[in-house]
Amino acid sequence: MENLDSIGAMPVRRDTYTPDSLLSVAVRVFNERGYDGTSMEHLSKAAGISKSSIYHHVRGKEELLRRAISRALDGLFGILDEPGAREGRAVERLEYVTRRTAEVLMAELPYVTLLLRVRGNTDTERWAMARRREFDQQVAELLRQAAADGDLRADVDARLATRLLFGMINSIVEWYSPARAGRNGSASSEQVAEAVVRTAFSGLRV
Amino acid sequence: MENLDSIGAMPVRRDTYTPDSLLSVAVRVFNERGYDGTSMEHLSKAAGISKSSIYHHVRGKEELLRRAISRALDGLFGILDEPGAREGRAVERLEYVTRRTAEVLMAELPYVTLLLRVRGNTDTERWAMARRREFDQQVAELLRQAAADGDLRADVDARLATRLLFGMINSIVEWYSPARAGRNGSASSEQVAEAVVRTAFSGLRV
DNA sequence: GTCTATACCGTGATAGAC
DNA sequence: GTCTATCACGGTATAGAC
Repeated sequence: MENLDSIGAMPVRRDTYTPDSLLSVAVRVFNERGYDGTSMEHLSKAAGISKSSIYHHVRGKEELLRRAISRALDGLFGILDEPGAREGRAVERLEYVTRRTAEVLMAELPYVTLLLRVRGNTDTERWAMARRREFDQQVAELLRQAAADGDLRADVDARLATRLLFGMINSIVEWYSPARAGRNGSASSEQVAEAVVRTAFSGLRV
Repeated sequence: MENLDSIGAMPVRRDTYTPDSLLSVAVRVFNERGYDGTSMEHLSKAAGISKSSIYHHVRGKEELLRRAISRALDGLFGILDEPGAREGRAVERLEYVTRRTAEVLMAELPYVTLLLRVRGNTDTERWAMARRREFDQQVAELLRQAAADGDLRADVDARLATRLLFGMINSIVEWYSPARAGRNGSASSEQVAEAVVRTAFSGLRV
């Protein structure tokens, strides 16, 4: 019952491929079919080159996943080095990181989506999960500080709050589309990030 | 680089198998390895029977997925028939459905997890996504009513708010463990549901 | 840098004995 | 209801010509 005519197979012809340009095609197909559900045949059809040619650019399927995830992680960890994440009151830094994480997620959507879908079956996936956990834990520490400052409600456990916060942010990958963003009443990435911050920190109720 | 010795391969021996008892094993392995990443060989090892024997109980791998997802959907739609979801002010019904959805998700964790991870590559997966969308839209309608009543903040779009709400609820499947729940400082399912309601409706900030 | 051809293995599923 | 044996296919990856 496989649907072989999906948009994922739409060829993107070019004269030559570099590892990077091949990566963008692969990431798109990975996101449409799932990493495990994507074969080298799928990738070759989507890229418009033969299976063998792909091996000229990368060592294999797993390297493409690793490159994609690496890019996502670079974007996320970059946030923690920004002044807004390092200076000021903890609750304000937390709000800044929340907003920026949402923004980076949308800017690097297909890459972060792959990172978030990793299950841990291979070494690459376990490495990705470990790195992502490092990021989460740095934000969790920020949240604990904000709670200790008395700026966050005390009746929700900090660990739980961190998970729910990331749950909300990360869920953006399930529906956000850069193509639709800011058109026909669809929210722009700034509007989405603002909605996330408002909902997470102030709640839906008036 | 596959890790074949994962917990997913731990055999669960029994004298006979029914479609239902086989289902619980399959659902566990699907969640550990991903549906696409699970082979009939994996399932047979985990169940302690041969590959062929599985086909005596079910038509194939996809039927196991369909049965699992069906159970998840039954649980979710059941919520909408409960009095708390049908009587009273819209915002109170929305809060009730939020709490109950979180609770059902945790009670039927492995089944709902499979539903939420579906990507749409097969007929079964597309059916699952369509049914899930129906559920989401009924909740979205509830949220629109609550917003029209003036009980929800007007500066977050209703469609966006629904997505963020579900994002927070559904993210529970990423970390909740029934085995740990209520032990060693880990939150019970009621506590998690309460935290979700508080965070979503009142926000993290004091 | 791309191709065709192919090696080799794991896949879902079936046949048929017990 | 379970098994062993096997099928046809598609999987990742490689060899070697152009």
